[in-house]
Amino acid sequence: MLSERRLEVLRAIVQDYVGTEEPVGSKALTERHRLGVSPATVRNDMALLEEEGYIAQPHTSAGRIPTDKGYRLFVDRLAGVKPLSSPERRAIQNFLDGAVDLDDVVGRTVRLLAQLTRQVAVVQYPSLTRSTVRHVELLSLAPARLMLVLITDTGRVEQRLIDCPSPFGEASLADLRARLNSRVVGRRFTDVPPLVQDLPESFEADDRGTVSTVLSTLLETLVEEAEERLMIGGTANLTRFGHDFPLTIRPVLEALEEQVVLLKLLGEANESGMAVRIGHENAYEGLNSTSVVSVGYGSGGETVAKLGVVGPTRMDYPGTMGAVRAVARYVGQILAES
Amino acid sequence: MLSERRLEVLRAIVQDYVGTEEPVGSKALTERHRLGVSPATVRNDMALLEEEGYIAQPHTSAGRIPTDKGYRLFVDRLAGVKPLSSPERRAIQNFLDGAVDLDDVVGRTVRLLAQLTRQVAVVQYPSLTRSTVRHVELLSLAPARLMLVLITDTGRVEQRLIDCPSPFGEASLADLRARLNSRVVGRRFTDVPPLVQDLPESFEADDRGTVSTVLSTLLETLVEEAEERLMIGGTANLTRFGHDFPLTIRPVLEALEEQVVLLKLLGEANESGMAVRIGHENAYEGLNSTSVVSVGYGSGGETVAKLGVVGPTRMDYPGTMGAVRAVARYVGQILAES
DNA sequence: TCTGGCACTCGAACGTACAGAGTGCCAACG
DNA sequence: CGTTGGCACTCTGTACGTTCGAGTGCCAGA
Repeated sequence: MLSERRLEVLRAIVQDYVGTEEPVGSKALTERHRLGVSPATVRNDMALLEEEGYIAQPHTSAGRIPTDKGYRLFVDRLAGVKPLSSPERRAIQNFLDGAVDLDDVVGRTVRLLAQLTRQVAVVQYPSLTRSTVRHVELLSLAPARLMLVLITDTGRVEQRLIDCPSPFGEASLADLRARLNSRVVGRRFTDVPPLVQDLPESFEADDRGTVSTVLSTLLETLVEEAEERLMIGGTANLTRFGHDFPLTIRPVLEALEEQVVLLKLLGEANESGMAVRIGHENAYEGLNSTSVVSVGYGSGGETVAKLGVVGPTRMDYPGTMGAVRAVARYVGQILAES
Repeated sequence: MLSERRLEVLRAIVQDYVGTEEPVGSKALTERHRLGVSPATVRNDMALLEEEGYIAQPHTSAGRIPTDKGYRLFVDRLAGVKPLSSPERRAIQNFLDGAVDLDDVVGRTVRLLAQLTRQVAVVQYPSLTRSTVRHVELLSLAPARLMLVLITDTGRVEQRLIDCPSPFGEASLADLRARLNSRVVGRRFTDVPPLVQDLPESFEADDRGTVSTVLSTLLETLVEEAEERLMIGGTANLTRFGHDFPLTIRPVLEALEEQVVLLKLLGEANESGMAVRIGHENAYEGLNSTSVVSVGYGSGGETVAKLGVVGPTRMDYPGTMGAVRAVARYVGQILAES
């Protein structure tokens, strides 16, 4: 068990290291923080903290830097989430309010987040699996060619081309369109499949093939779109990473291009709260020297997608968490309004 | 005027420098290339080339490196476009053939280009201004709320919400939808405005406000979408840039996030051929130590958008140009087929 | 016009020395 | 027992001087 003061020492180390990016020694610590004890005492505490694995020395006779475990303790017990100032909040709201469509909302969010945290921002487009259907449209492009357009309540539009097994008349088309909409509009994507299962039966034999094709395309679209889209921004902030540059930055850039990796990272954000993955806690090894702060966002209590930032383990956790949470809230509001 | 041999020396310098990334001296040159003359002669030639501004020395008594002007001459007169090998061509075609929709085509293209050139790839989505309308759909979401969906022949879908000044009946809606489509389907975007100008007049007074709103939204969409979307990839290749890292890479990453800047860069690609902008020829100063190779692509002789790569001025121009041209061709083919 | 020779320059690499920051340990103190 | 001041030790980073080598410019001769 660590005494109160030892925790205080760890907190001071983390704060100083985050600020200076340099290993911090006992003397500097006592000067910068009012710990009320002498450097020698701090040295003893540091030796203990090191023994427990919370801090480490890059080399003998250098200062200490926090380990992943140290950051973890810091985040869990020593640091709160730093709320943004109210001018900041207003700025966020104003900036997001200017968005004209979904792409714009996501684009603005990613820029905002990158700017606030001075790190790399990642924003997932609102997920279709959680959304509901606003409208399904069927268009006839050619005698045996249809286009299926799916419109969601989050403002997303997906379209698919369909080659029909047999020509499909305008009347049947209108019929199918009407029936489809009456059954699925307002429904959640996950609820759709059983609702349309029996539709082909109510059509004439000639048309059943086409109806089935349309339905399977629709269901496919719902599933496929679980494979989400992402937007990232602020990669230029990577250049602030440190001195040991190319080695650190390269795998990060690679990871950022692997949407699958990013989605997994974001995916680890807990339903309710914020998730902070520190260094080696990230499964993807290219990101072993970075931390990921992510959180879900959505409108009206529903989490429709996630967003977060990727930065060095040596980051300002309270500030970053505050910014991420605030942005997530405001984006949720914007989505709810539109 | 530069003699044949001097040009040959310049070519050798460029090739060696691109290969080794190190200033190249007279002795090394004669060893690596069969110039048929001694190092002393080459030195004289180099002195002259330097006087003319084609090469420079980083410091006295170091080898020479090409200047932007030197690269320019190299590209214009000394180097051809290196065609890809036929296995490469097959690989490209196979890879692009697997694409399922427009997003996928662009995504694959950007990855392909980044991989082939080992540089940063930028691909513009097919432009709407050049495309034609495949279908316009109008949906009623609420009594006084419509959704406009625009579908293009390149497979893009755009949607806009419309708040009507007055309620709009289903009959009027169907009427407007039919008239709109009969007038604009198959037309180029730029041709649309005059074709729909007189539409409000043929509706009843009550509906004219709404019809006008719909039309202006439609025209707005066409124009707004001239503000194009981009996809970029291969940013990890920036880490191969050089030793003077952070200074070079930072402004490039920043530029890459400024879509406007990128669009301008691509925009400089000539209608017909390929454009190569070397170093300071780029208007944006963050890219002063990079070169941009760009070319238009499209289906059936029409240029619908552009693509290209951004890399260090010290790049393999013939190879890069070959890859860019080849990819552009195949993307054009794919678009023509779909 | 080309070539070989020669003196010169300058950066990169290496070794040494030194200062500074930080540590661990220990004895002493409240 | 926890805390403190003192002290010897161990590193890294920096500065400095030397050497080495690649490359140059110039010149005289073929």
